Amino acid sequence: MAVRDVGTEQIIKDTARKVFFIEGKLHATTQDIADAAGINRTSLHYYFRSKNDLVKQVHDEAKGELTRKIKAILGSELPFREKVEKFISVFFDYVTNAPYLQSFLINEMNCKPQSEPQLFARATSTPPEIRLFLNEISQEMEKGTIMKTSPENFMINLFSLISYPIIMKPLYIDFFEQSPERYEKLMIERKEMIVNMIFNVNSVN
Amino acid sequence: MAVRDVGTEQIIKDTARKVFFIEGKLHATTQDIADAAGINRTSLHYYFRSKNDLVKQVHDEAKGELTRKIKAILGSELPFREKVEKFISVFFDYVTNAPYLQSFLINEMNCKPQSEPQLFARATSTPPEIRLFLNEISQEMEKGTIMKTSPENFMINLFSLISYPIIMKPLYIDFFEQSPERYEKLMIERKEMIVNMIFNVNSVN
DNA sequence: ACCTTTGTTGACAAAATTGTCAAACAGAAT
DNA sequence: ATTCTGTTTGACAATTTTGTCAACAAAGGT
Repeated sequence: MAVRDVGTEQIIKDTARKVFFIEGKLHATTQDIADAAGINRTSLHYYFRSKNDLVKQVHDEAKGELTRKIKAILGSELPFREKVEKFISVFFDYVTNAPYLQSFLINEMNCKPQSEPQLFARATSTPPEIRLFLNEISQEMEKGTIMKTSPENFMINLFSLISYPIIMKPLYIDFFEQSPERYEKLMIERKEMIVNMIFNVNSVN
Repeated sequence: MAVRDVGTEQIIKDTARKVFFIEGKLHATTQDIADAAGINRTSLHYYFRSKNDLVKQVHDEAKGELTRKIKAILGSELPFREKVEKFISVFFDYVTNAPYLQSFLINEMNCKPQSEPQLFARATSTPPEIRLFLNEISQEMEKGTIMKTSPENFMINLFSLISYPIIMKPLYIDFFEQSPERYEKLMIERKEMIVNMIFNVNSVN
């Protein structure tokens, strides 16, 4: 047995997540992961029959965790504005710590030929927490607190403004020809800026 | 020679772009590309010594094209608001037609160990068209036409609001449990919505 | 008609990646 | 100490992906 059995299985999963979601190495090989985890590649097969199994598990868990996280905040009892602020703050940090999670999920979805043609998957509909939040959004739009659009688009804006700049960091550092430090500064500015933008604070000085 | 020589080399590149940027198959093999192009895989090696060569070319050309496109609009002589509107419209269409281009670029940048440690690459700085546009943004912020932030963050917002929802389409269709058709509708709404949002139109009915 | 050039192809070789197996190992229980 | 169990490992096999080569085909010039 290992000197200190923290659970090799868990180490492998954690490492895989790190490699995929943090380092963004979507093509990582089993050897890459084994090396990064400091274990023998065969061990990886001992715990996960195949690479696919590992990827699938990591994928599913991450996706579940992500949606749970979102639902938890958006389904909470906080007043609207606080809720949005909290969401921005928490989700911003989450994405910062796993910038490539979303890219990974997208990529997975495109490679697999769509497990089921979702014959009756269409039966399920928008989860309750989200439906609730969408309603809140509508109400706030009526009140004039926020700009009018589809509630879904309000949410999509939120996600976009938070995630995209983090995901595309390398591209924009390159494009703007800026130092990573400067970009960091810009990112820090964002949390507050997004709130202002969303709540339509007029720039009348 | 081929019956009708439209340039096999070009066909291969076009197909590779299609597979990578449109279908989002970032792991596509040379065989996949050859099949999609309707050519023998060996031909691919005839025109591009290796897979890496092909990928590199496609990558570089796409990246160049993308930045040229952006610079062309943002560096044009249009008045600010029109310029922004045009940018939204054109860039939106561009991203729609090649949703995975940006993911692809990001992925490439992460796999390669950063060609040069850019010892004196730091010498170059923000391209002139962009610098110009950033100035315009500052001026508009002074005027109060748009919200105050770092000009860079204004640009990043623009990119985010346009690109992200298109890139993440499969994920959000899944998350919202919505039909692709409905999502399409949401996307169409966006062009105008983004303009409103950017120019801070108050939602006072 | 013949040669040359360019492009295409199938067969093969090489490399990379994944998967398997049986031997070795370490601690726990007997 | 010995056996037992779950784990680790190196060696090997299978598969997948990439790269090469030499034969073949199709045009164009001579």
